Amino acid sequence: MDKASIVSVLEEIGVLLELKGENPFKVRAYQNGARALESMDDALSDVIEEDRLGSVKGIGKALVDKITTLHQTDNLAYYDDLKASVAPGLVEMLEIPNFGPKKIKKVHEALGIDSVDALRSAAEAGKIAELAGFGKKSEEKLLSDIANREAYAQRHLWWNVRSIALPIVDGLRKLPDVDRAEIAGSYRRGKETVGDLDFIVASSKPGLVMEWFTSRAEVLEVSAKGETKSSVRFEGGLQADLRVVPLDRFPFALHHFTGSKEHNVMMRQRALERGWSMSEWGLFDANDDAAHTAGGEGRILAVDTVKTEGDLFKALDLHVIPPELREGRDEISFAENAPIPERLQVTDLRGVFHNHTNASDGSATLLEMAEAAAAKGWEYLGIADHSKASFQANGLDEKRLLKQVETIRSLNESGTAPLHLFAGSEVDILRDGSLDFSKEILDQLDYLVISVHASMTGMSENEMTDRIIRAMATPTKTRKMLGHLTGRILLRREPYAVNVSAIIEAAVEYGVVIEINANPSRLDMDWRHWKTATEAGVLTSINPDAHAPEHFDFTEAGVIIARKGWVEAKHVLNSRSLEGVKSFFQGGDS
DNA sequence: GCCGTTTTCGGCCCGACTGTTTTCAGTCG
Repeated sequence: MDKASIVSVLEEIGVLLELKGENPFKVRAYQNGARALESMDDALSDVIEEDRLGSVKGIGKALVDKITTLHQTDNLAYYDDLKASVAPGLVEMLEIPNFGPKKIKKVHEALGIDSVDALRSAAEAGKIAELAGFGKKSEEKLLSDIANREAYAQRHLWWNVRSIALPIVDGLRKLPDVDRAEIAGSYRRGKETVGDLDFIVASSKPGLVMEWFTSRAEVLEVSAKGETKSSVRFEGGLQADLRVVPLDRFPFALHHFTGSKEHNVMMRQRALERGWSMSEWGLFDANDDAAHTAGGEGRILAVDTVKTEGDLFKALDLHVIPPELREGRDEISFAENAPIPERLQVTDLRGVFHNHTNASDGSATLLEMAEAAAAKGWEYLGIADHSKASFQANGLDEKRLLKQVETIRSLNESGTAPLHLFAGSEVDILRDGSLDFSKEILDQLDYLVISVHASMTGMSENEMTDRIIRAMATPTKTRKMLGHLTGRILLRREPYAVNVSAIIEAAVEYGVVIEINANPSRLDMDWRHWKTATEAGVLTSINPDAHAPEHFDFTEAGVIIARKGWVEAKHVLNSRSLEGVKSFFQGGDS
């Protein structure tokens, strides 16, 4: 069984144990184990063979056995037995918001309910309200939560959430008595998809802020409204939480609600090692266990030097960790020893390479694209229209491609182009790993984006990996960039399986750039692999895959994803000057 | 189930809000 499947088995075991009412720490051990396995870059078979699995933090003896068994035999008796002991409908019920394992257990035991349908019928018949601990109100809420569960469970593209979030945070900042307002949560961490939105506000008049927030026109439902927190739902099911805190608690709250949960757990453990208890309200004496009122009122801060989020890291003897890196991976052990490398900025980019015109499936002409790129202050623009095999995208054949190359050359020479143009092509990687044009044609271009567009299904991981590496290894004078490595379309199409470690190795061997496709639906290669890749010496290019001038803005999403992968400006080809890029394309230093 | 220069056993992050309760359990993040 491959790594991804084993990760889902471990996650499912966690869910099943939860439904059985097992020790919550045991449940978490499986969740942690799944995450530890998932973020392991090395090939699982190597790690098992070399007996290194047990040294991965979060994977102990029991998990080593289970993972090894799953990997080698595709089966695990423990898992099969567990699955057989829990009605499948109970797992489905977990999708209902505000309906967790305890309540599921209760309705299952009291009324024999074992599916969402049965639960709905029971609620409609008023049977749920009769159970101890439930009432009329919770029964009504349950029915509406069942009806909306699909929309509520949906994640949302970071890019789409951005257009909802920015006007709200702007509005919050303009309110009287609001000192600070920020978007926190996975949005701030730049996760490719976002489950819900978190706003953190510093104000001495929380009531007024809550009122403004919950009464906005786009709010469909107010699901909670308390003294310091309220929750609303927007159309499409997106939930947004607002927290209002006093100004002096703002850095703690901002850090806390930026997460990730895993990062916070590590930070709190670190605080405890120093004798402090850490929460969204501050750093307190861990031994002060007197009862306290909501909002941490009455507690004395053990550390009162924290005025900014950065101070919080300093208090815990850490270098400042930017939000994008707070995923609970290795950022804390890194920040313990050394400053975090300087963050990549959108303004570091001096041009982009993977772009389409209306010669293939873009919507704008070459010159319109060039003008839009120049307006962004860029020094160069690469044109990479589709190749002929991408018939559905009106791919260019040899004749049309060479004509486009000629046009680009003459625009550059005559000085009529608003910035330097590079002539490229997004060349299809065919099923057998060959490229869609002959070497003779390819050698006339400045660079290539090589991508898989067809025959994505029905290939094993090994076959797909071989196919892509063959393409990377194809001898050309022209430099190659590997386009959207896994073909994923976020929330719509799963990535095809490919051995990322092998691709990274090949990229180093053949001097191939791996792109960060900055289209908000792709963000491919995934940020989780970039630290390993750059450490191995891979160079990237942040490529908007623009099909229209406004798509150049996708570079903003690409830069944030790059930051999540610890990518620095020195790893990014399109942060180089025009001369630097020219020399790279001519085979200069990579 | 994991983990360990105070520990190989006994911990395991912390708090808000809701609904059902007269003091709390469940869920969520």
